[in-house]
Amino acid sequence: MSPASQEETNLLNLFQRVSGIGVVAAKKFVDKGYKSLEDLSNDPNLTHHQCVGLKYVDEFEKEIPRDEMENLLAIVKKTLNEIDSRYNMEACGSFRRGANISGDLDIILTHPDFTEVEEKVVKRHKATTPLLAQAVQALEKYGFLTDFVSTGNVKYMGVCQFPGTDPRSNQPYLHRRIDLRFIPHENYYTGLLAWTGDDELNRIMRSRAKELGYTLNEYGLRRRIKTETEETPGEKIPINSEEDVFKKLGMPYMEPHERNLRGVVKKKYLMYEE
DNA sequence: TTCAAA
DNA sequence: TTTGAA
Ligand SMILES: Nc1nc2c(ncn2[C@@H]2O[C@H](COP(=O)(O)OP(=O)(O)OP(=O)(O)O)[C@@H](O)[C@H]2O)c(=O)[nH]1
Ligand SMILES: [Mn+2]
Ligand SMILES: [Mn+2]
Repeated sequence: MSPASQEETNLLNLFQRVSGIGVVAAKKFVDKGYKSLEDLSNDPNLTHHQCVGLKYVDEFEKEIPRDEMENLLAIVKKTLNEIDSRYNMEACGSFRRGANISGDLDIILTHPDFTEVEEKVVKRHKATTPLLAQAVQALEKYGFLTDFVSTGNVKYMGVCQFPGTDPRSNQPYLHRRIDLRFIPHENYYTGLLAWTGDDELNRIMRSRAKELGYTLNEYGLRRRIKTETEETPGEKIPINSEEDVFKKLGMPYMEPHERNLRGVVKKKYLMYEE
């Protein structure tokens, strides 16, 4: 590879470390002649997401120890319970799969007043669910949420920080990425499954569902009606636990900590693939 | 519409 | 594949 293009790919990689900068933006910045993150910081046209990403590039690359994840989660639970005890929340992602370290904190939120029809209404009106807005507001007031990346009807992406000094470093706790996802309570278990992952298991379960004439996603498991010409989503299969989904797919239940399939040789699960 | 993230 | 910013 020529020295010039080597330098270029180095810069591309450097810029893409910033959350909010993907392949297209990175190229654009290289074309502008930027050579460093400092050049980047002087660009007046960065998006808000990119500004936040740049501000915390180093911190976001650090893994979050499990005990800190637990501390962060406890704050969210306590804060939301104080404003409305009917909020239910569960940390998903790698944390729920038992990881000792995580890249970010993924939380799914439900509330008895937030139903499937609610979600549709909210999307139609392009309004933010008051229930999500309220939750975010409470967390911001507390000072727990320090920056936002995006906030919408049902999804919030932002930055949080545990208060006080981290005994590990004798420094303030680092800023951490946090995702809040509001899902209709009818879809709680399929949502939980989808957001716990891992990606590999999701793929396996979805293709398995397909074979069996179902369609599986975060919104539920449904029968698919197959006419000669087209396939349309049919009735929803009642799901009252994660086990139910495995059962319907004829798979043995897997505890969250057993769902780390990414990169694993899947001898054990091979029979359920293909 | 395009881009980025998950 | 879906959500949100711009
Ligand atoms: N539908 C869909 N869901 C995704 C996709 N990528 C990630 N997710 C979901 O988001 C969940 C959390 O994603 P991440 O936070 O990126 O990954 P993680 O497994 O928690 O790992 P770390 O956060 O890096 O520790 C995953 O379990 C997925 O179910 C995608 O491309 N499509
Ligand atoms: Mn995660
Ligand atoms: Mn995440």
